[in-house]
Amino acid sequence: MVEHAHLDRHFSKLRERHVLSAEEEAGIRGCVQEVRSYRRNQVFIRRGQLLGESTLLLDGIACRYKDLRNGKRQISELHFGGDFVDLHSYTLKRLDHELMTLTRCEVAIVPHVKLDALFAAQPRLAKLYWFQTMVDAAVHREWELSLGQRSGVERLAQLFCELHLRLQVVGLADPNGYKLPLTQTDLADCTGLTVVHTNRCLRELRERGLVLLNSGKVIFEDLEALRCLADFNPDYLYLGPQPG
Amino acid sequence: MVEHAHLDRHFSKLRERHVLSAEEEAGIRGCVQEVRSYRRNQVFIRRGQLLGESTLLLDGIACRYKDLRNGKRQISELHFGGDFVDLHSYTLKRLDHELMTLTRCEVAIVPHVKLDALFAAQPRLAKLYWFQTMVDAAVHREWELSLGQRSGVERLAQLFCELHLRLQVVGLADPNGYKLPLTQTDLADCTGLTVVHTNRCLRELRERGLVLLNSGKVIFEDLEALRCLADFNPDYLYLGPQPG
DNA sequence: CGTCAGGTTGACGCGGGTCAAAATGAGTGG
DNA sequence: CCACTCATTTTGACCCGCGTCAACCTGACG
Repeated sequence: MVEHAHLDRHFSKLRERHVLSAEEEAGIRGCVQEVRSYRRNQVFIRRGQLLGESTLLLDGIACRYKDLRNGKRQISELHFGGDFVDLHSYTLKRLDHELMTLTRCEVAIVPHVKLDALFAAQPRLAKLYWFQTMVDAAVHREWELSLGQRSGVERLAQLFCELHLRLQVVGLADPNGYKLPLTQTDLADCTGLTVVHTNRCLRELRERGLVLLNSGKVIFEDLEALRCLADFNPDYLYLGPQPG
Repeated sequence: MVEHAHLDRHFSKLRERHVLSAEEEAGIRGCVQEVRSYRRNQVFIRRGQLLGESTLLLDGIACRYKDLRNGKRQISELHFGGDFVDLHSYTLKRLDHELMTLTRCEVAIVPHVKLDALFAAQPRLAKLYWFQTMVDAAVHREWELSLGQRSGVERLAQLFCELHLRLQVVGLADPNGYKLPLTQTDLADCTGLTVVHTNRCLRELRERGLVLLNSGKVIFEDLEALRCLADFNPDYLYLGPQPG
């Protein structure tokens, strides 16, 4: 077992939705085999690779992406401290996409065999982690909605609102904003826009007095109006205590 | 227990990827409480509704969709006979989207308490169904790639290729095509295009001699070229026997 | 033979892509 | 502390894929 302060973010995330006993927490802590660091822009899991362990992000920002032969890239989800970024490899064993860091990252490595043992001993945790992977799928669906039906500024607005709530859960955001040290190219790959147009949309959001992205920080100027612009409905994040 | 011939499609889908014993099959059959029919274009699960049962599609076509206040709608996945369309409600309990039929449908109702009992008795099936929900998430990611990075014709090409493989698994497609009784409006809601532009893209696919959609049937004229156009990579469907 | 859902086509405009260049800023070595 | 490099941001000019609007066509069905 490896002790690590940032692991608390993961428990904050779990406890946001479900009750977790001290014994269950200990069981999860016992699954961590080691802690690693990755530099920025490092692909740490490649599509198709056979996996025997999952990666729990402790600190930093990572993403999942897919690309096409012509070089176009789509980020399908962003991940932050506390996220079990490839828990889905526990059942899939091979992934259909790449995992890459967008900043320097610290991660915990969790072998699948330890998860097997954990879930055999405490089946409730299996259902709870299944739930977590279903929230990731819900995020994918919301992004599909954005990519298919929202305009450029609306997509960015929706993204900033989503990250705000997700980061608050793990104590990485306050009511007025949060750190987001991504490049505009990264944001473009999230929203399906070009860098140039992403830049223009950011300017519009700034000029309309809604939100401001500067030196790696998102600062809300009018959160209510931003949510309205994005037609933001946080239901898909499944925040708060859950039934069952 | 309710006997139903079309339930075999579901077992075909499971056996495509995993070994399934006769006992496991019987256990699953035992979870079906009743069979229902829905007419075309019927919303049968609404977002936010508290759910105590899941729906297994036996026959027909259904979809998941989300919409915005301004009326724009995005279909996030299509479902066919054999698909456990809202298995994710087993862990989520409330969905973030609507479920709607696109043709007349027959469905099997599976109470969550029966799934609890099944998974308690045969934990392997829990992991197997978790896997299935992860394939749905992989489909979402591929659609994100389409919506964000592919052009109109490419999105349609990718969609036709995906459905081809998925329908072959349950015996609803042959090498040259398959029945797809959807309107162009439905296809538009899948691809994030307008009906008008969907129509133009279909014409282009037809005129380029790639694929042809006519009277509810998809007929491939040059499948290889179509896959090339879409840059289609079927890995994300996780077809064939899986490790683990 | 009237009605209506759905398919098809044309004219036109806009959101966002493309290309190119300049501005800014963080690091790095002298 | 300056010179230089390289990544990133920003802006302008131009263009195209796709949206919008509107009309017309087709086929199923009563």
